[in-house]
Amino acid sequence: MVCMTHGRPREFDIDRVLEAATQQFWAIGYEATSLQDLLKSMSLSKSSLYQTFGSKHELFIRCLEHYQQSMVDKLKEKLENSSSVKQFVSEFLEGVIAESNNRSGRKGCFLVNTANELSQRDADIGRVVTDGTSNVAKVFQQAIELGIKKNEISAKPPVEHLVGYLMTTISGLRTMIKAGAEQNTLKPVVDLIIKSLF
Amino acid sequence: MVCMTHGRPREFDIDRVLEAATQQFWAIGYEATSLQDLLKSMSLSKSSLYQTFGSKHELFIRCLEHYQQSMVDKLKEKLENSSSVKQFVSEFLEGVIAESNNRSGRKGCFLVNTANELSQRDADIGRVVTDGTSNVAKVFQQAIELGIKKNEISAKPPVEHLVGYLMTTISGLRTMIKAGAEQNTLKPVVDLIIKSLF
DNA sequence: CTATATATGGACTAATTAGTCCTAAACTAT
DNA sequence: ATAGTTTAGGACTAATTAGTCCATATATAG
Repeated sequence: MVCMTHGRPREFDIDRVLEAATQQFWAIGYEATSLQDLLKSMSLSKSSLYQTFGSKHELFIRCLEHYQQSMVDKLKEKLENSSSVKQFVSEFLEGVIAESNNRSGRKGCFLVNTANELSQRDADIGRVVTDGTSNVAKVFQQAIELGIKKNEISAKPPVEHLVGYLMTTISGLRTMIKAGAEQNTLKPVVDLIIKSLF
Repeated sequence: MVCMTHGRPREFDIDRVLEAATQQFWAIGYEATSLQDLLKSMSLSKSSLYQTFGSKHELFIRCLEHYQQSMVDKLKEKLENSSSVKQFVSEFLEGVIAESNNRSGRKGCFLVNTANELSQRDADIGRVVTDGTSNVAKVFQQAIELGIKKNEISAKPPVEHLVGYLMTTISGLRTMIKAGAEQNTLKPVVDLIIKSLF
């Protein structure tokens, strides 16, 4: 399928079109995204899309993995560049609820959206979502372990419990945003979450 | 549209078919539910459906309102029959995560699902979701106010903040369930939430 | 009996869906 | 030049979609 020794070279950048497709799926979901939408946003011909990605379904899974990987990378980088774990978590949560100000749509988290739309109906996608969620959780687990080591965290329960709690509240904030909650409702909630952890 | 003075009486019970449609939409969402699915689960002819409800879209909104109303009613009843506010909230949260044991699918909350699927794309539905969420929040507000009056609640922030926090964690739990989280992950989270409130 | 309102079911439309296939051009390495 | 590969675009399929319409039958109230 991909032999670059001979023949006309691929004119598009796989990562670029994958990113475009991700934005599209992320914005309106799997079912609501038509092939036409994809071709347009990826600037690809139908032939190229099918030759490169096989099907809408496979493309979607590629997008999910792409998103998850880049999310984890960004998180790790931010964690490394934070002066404290509290700052890391606070800034992340503030970033999440900042989206409620975004007048051009509230896209939420692609993983969370997909969990809601498809996890229960599509086993393959369900696995990717579960894996992705677990990878994100691992980063927060590292963060919390670091926080405990640095004596930043007052809460005493087992690390895994705190990670579950954090993942839960993040998902919750994202859903509240989609349901129409505003900044002034959510900011106090973020403060409560931070207070219960640190 | 509905004048019962003359004519053949309606043979089906509106509430019954509405409940059936609600179950269908709830189980797999708006887009994924086809008219055929609806006709089958409602045991209605296409003609009757369109004459009674106008369109798939209007029917969906009726279902949302139906669900929301019965949810609020049930909540109020449970609140009245609870010996303590802590018991009320605990039992509700335990009930939410009990769904993760349900082998026949994790349907979540119809309102939360719809917030995720459609709130950002459909203004009419967005309004119903926002209203519904606010009605549910009102019940929890009553509960928390009662808890404060009865000296059950240790947390001191304003009531609205606590309500927002509770709504957020509930939505979060529901999403975690859809993402594949299990009982043993979520039970400690529920305990943390309860502990941070009472 | 008549007017009114409902019931069923099938035919039908117009659009859209994902996906296949084919042709013809364009590009590269040998 | 040739073989190998990708490009674009359009024709096409088969299925499905929401929704309309019509004919026919049935039940009720006055």
